[in-house]
Order: sequence, then C-alpha cells, then structure tokens
Amino acid sequence: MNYDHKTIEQKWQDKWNKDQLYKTSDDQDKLKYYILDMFPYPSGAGLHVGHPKGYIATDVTARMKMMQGFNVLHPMGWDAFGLPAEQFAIKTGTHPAITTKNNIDNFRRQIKMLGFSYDWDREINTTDDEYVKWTQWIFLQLYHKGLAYEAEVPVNWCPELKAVLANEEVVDGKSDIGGHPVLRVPMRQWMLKITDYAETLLAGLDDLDWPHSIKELQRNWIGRSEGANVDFYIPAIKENLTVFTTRPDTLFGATYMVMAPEHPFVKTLVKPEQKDAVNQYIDNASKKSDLDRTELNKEKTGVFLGAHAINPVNGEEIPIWISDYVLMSYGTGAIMAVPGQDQRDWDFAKTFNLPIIRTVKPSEEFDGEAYTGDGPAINSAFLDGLQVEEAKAKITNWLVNEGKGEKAIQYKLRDWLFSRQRYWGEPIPVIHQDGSPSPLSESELPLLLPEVEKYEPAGTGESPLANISEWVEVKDESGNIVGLRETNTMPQWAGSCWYYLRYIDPKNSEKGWDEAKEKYWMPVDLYVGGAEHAVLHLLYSRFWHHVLYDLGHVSTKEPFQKLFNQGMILGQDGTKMSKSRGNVVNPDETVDTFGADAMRIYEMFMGPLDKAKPWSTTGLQGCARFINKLWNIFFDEDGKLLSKINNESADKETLRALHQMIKKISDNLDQLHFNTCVSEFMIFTNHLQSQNSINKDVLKTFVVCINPFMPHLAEELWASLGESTELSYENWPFYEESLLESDTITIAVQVNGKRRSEINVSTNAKEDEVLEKAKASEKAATFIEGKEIVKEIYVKGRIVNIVVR
RNA sequence: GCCCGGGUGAUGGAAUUGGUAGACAUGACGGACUUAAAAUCCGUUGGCUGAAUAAGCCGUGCCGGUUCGAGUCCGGCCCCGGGCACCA
Repeated sequence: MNYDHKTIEQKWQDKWNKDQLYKTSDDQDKLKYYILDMFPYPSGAGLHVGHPKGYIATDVTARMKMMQGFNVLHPMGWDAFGLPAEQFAIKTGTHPAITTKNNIDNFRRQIKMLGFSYDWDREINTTDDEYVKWTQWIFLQLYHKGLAYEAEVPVNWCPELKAVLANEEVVDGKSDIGGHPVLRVPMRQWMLKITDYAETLLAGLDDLDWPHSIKELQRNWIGRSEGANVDFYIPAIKENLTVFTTRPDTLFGATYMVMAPEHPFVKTLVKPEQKDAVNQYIDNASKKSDLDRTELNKEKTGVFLGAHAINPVNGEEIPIWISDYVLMSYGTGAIMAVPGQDQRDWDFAKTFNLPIIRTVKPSEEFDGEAYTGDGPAINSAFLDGLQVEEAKAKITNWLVNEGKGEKAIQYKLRDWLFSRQRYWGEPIPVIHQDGSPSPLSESELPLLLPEVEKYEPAGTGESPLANISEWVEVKDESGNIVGLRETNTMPQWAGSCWYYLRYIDPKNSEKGWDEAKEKYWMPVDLYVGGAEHAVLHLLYSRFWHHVLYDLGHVSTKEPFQKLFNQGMILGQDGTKMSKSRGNVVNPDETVDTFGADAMRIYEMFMGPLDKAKPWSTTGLQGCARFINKLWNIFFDEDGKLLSKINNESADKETLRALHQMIKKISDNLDQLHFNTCVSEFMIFTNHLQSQNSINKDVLKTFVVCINPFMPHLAEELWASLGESTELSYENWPFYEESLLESDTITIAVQVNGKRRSEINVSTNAKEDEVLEKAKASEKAATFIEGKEIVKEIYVKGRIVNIVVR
C-alpha cells in the first residue's frame, strides 16, 4: 500500500494545530535558538515552489534544534506595504489593505500546507496599526538623534505620469509603465544619515558568520577609501578649493583640476568669456539621464572655467575645468587631475590637450597609458625614489605640517533617501509648522493613513495624501490651521528593518519589545533568505540596529549573527521562474500530487542550499518514490505493521549503518548540508530494505532522524511503532563511536600512486602487518616485482602506497 | 574595467578538507512480475581498447608546478554566473 499523503499530512497538521505544539514560550531556563526567514511580500500571484525553499531549510533546522533541547523561536510574518497593492488600487479602486489581506490569507494557506513549525501566534504584519506605531517610534528615535533630516534631492520625476517613480520603476531612463521619459529633478525628501554609521557598519561585518561574498558586497557598497584632503588656493577668489585624493603621492603630477558641474564654486569662478559655454554645459549635464552618465567608453567632455588654482606642492598655476565625470556627491565634488596615474584623467587630458606628467616610474614591461601600479616616485622633488606607500605617508605629513591638507577617509555610501510619494506606506510622523518640521510625540502614535478616494499621486510629485486636506491640515480647537502633516510615506524597507525584534514580543502594546525578552532571544542565530537582499535590506536593518544599540534599546551590536542565502529554484528549462515564461511550478499542485513531505525532501535533495537549480518533476517523483519505499519497509499491503519488525537485537552491520547515518546527518545539518542528509536516509533505507528482520528500536531512532525533514510521515510511523510521546520534542540521537567501525576495513593499495589492488585487514592491524599484506597482494605484487622499493607509506585505515624504482 | 563565486558522468550532485573520484538520485538500457501497461523489484551505466562483470590506458575547464599521492594546495590562462561601475 502506498503512503496516503493527503490523509496523513492533514491528520498531523490538525493535531499540531490543536495541541499548539509549536507555540514558543519565553521560558528562559533553556538555551535559545532564534531562526529567522526573510519574511515575504505577499504578492497576488501566490507562492511558486522556489519561495519555500528557504523556509523548508529553516524548518528542518528548527525541528532539529527543538529535538536537541533548544527553546526555538521560528516565526513568520508579512512585509505587506509596497507598490503592487497600490498599483492595483489605482487600477481598481480596491483598498490596498483589502488586497493585502487576501494575498496574506493565500500565502498563509500555502505556507501552512507544508507543515512548518512556525509559532503562528507571533505572526506579524508590517501594515498593522500596532506595528506601524513602533516603526514610527523608531523613526522618532532616529529623528531625535539627529539622523533624520530633510534635503533637496534629485528624484525620478516623470512629467507624463506626473509622478515620482521608484528606482525599480525606471528602466533605461524611461518609466516602466508607458515608457515615458524620466528626469532627475530635485525635490524635498527625508533622508537618514546612514553615512554616520559607515565605519561601524563596516567594522561590524568582521565578526559576523555571513557568506564571504555578502560581506564583500557590503564592504564594497560602503566603499571606504583612505587618502588626504588637499587645499588648492585660488587667487581669483582668495579661497581654497579642497579635493579628496587617495593618491597624495602624485601631487606633483596634478596638471589641472576638475569640478562637478554642480559645484558651488563654479558660478563665482567662471570668467565672463567662458560663461556661455559653461552654462550650456551645466544645462546639458542636468538633462542627462542616468543611462547617459553611465554609458561605457563614452567620450570625456568638459569646459574650461577660465580660472586657475595653485598646486600647493610646487606653486604651479593649473587650470580649473568642469566635467560630469566628477560627481558632486562623492568627496568634495572636485578633484586634482593626475593624468599620468589615473586613466580617467588621462582620457580627459588627451581630449583637451592638457599636460601629462608621470610621477611614478612604470615597470619595464608597462606599455599602457596611465600607470596605476607601484614604483619609485619621479618628477616629485623630495618624494623621488620613494615607493607609493612611503611617498603617501611622507607627503601627507608634509601637507599637515604646511597646513595645506590632512588625512581623510571617504565612503561611497550615501545617505538613505527615506521618503516615498506614495499612499501605501507608514506616514512619516512629522508636522510642518512655520516652515520647519516638528515630530509627533510618542503618545500621538500611531499616525494612521486616512481613507482616500483616489490612489493616484497628487500630480505635483506629492503623494496621494497631499490631496486630503482634512488630514494634512492640523488645526487647533478654534479651527485655525497650525501645521501641515508630512505627506511622504516611508519606503518598504522601513517595516523590514526591525521585524525580527517584534517577533520577540509581538503583542506588546506598551513597547516595541520587552528588554528582558530581547536580551534572551537576540541575536538571530540563523537568518535565511535570498541574496537579492545582500545590500539594501541587510544594510538598512543593521543601521537601525546599530542606532538602537547606541540608544540602549537592544543588547547586541549586530542583529543577525549567521546569514545564509538560499539559491533560486529555476524552471525546468533552466531559466528564472516567471509567469511570462510560463515555467512556474505551483506548490499547491505539487503538494496535492506528491505531498508536502515529498516536496520538502526534494527541495532539500536538489543540491547545496545556496546554489540555483532547475526544477525537475522526475527528481520530485524520485523523492515521492523514496517515501513510498520507506513506507513499505513498515507496512504490508493492508497497511499493517510488518512482522519482520521485531525486538530481536539488531545485527552489527545495521547498527553500524544506523550510527554512521546519525553521525553524518548531525554533522551535515550543522553545516546546512541538507542534500547529503537526504541521501543518507536513502542509503539507510536501502540497507533496511535488504533485511529480513528489523529491530524496532533501530526504526524508532531512524524515525527520530527523519522527523525534521518529513515530519508528517515521521509522526505516522512513530505512532505505528506504538509511541505516544511527542515526536517533535523527542531527544535527538547520539551516535556511538564504537559502533561506527567494522572489524575489518578495506585498504587501497597503490604502487607509485596508482591504485593496483585492495586488501582487507582488521581495524586495529599494525602498520607492518598491513604493509606486508599489501606487498603480497596479487596485483600489487606484479607491479613491485623486480623493482627496488624506495618508500612505503601507510595512512591508517585508508591507503597504502609503495614507491618503487 | 574592478570585486566576489564557480567549472566533476547524459543530468542534479557526493568525495571524511591532501589519501580508493563519481556516494545518493534522475535519465537510459536489460531482466522479473503482468494478457498488456503502470507501479514495484533485480541488474548494468565516466571514456577508450577487449568477447569479458580478465586486464590495461585515459579521466574532475586548459597549461605547468609542489608531493609518495592533487577534484582538493601553488602559478599562469580560458569559460560561466552574480555584484559594482567615471567613487578621484
């Protein structure tokens, strides 16, 4: 009889539910284990089979940790603000809250059908009033710490749609919807000063157990550079133009300067005869789309201002240009150009016939243009002969002593643009009074979204909220307008920045979370999610966490101790699953046909968790087949326990197979190598299948082992073996070292490193004995015969190598 | 261009971290059961030479090195995936 997944899986899920089996207590006597999934955005399309891959992995881990005696926190929730629900609202008039609720109900149903051990009492939703309250509360903490400010920042303005677009809505400089041109226009925005935390966010990475590549990504994103700020005196306006450079050692090769077109000095510096050209250049630059600016191999452009600066090291007068290859947003918005050692400067110098001086002697074989490698300084007066690092140190000291510069550190990281001109987000709890912002007090939170009739943007670039005057206008008792509410809302990142803290204490109405509980549960021990969040989500939430730590609201410096990125599941055709490609595999059908346990082990068996893999229906069938095979080891045609399952003591070979399996899966689970665990189950099942008599206790131990992977099947088998204790909290088995080894082992015999034969020896055989037997073994002997033995190597329990000449 | 990953049978992948390469699974082929099919079970399955489940040679992207021994370590190259991209 086959395993009846429909009946059995439903039966146990109902029981778990009824018994509230996975309700997490805050009982602090036990060691805790906090295992977190990146919570999903509940889209209208529902789940495809790729989404739960990470959830399966965390569920397996969570269930194993429970069995190992840990108090496990494994929650699930919804990142429910976001654009799609708002766009649907614009199209249909359906309130985003309704769309969101429906989508969540569907997601929850789909997730539940896989039999996960989530504590659903801790489910959270970023759009709940009580949740929004604490998101806003954290914003106020940031505000009061001086980390939130308003600024004029360029945004993606689409005149045709009369709306500000998110970056992801802009494709190749055009609007995603309709393909209309998108301009960069400055508008008032809320910013968060993440740059203040650049250094600590960088340093914090060192101790985290994260994938190397993700740490590297974040390091690059933060982009720390060490160098110097150098002052160039401009006689015409009697002011210094400060530049940042990582190569102060090349100062003697600075033959001109370049400022960003937006640099504030441009207007005062430009000579009358250059004014027209400069203004035209500035105008063109502002119209350039992002695409134009990043175009590869593009020609350098620029205009001479007519002004000069003095090179502080040699008093030379050098011209000042403007060009859009210099960015206002990095460093000081101006550079010293050293074409001899910088390719961009070289290209610019060649285009405009500016002088090039090498200050580092290139290596002999060098035949490129700008030379960026190491070498002795040349044409650099007192630096001549010094290697780059030495020269940097010397010139920096010189600059400091002369009062012409200082050591400096720059970051690529920019402040976080925190406002969105949208309806479906957390309102920013600020009122503008007399032109300056004042935050709401804590007691006024949450500030909730008003009902609106239309979800379209206001048309002015403001959010739909701007049209609701009764909400925007804050009045005193006598009806006078005393302030205007902020109409921007927070980005979707806001809610996901701290959700891991809310899970700890999801129902607390007094606080975002209780300190004692936070201290017990934090940090997250294992965080699993897609690599697409490598930078933004993980950097933003680390930033908030660092701030909360500095304010004393959390007890750990970092939120996520260990991070793991699951790889995507691709369609059968090897491309990304998408509706348009028609290669989406639906989990509802999969579970209906093959069962939740089959889907669970298949997704774990596919390969290493972090690798992308194409879906294979035959592979899934193989896993369903395996489950049936295992089922048929227990039951006969009528579903009765087979009589070959008995209390006769297990043979040595079976015990060895059992304990080897326990050892391997225990080790592999710790390393998140789920695929090899499944193959261990298969190996042991194959072994059991060949047995005529099977000891009941062996099977019980086996059932305990498979439980994290196939909890429904395991429960059914557990009950069939007459057990009534709670399998989910059964002790995880230990392996016995003494049972792992057999009496005899097979040793490969190599001659000159080539395997020639193998011999069986007793496990504790002495080296001499093994070597004798190896040399005497038939095949090996023919290769040794007539040769001189130079060396004999024996690696205990593994291999013999006889070196002959 | 720069920074990370990664190249192992027809396919997904194993390999105790320097010690018998290809576990486990999929697919394919052969067999058993069946009137037949499905399901199930039992074999075979890296390549080449061979009648052979005799023996040998080759084989982990390519070239070279270290070592008694290299998928694993070192040097150089090629290809694929991801990220960043005028960041001074």
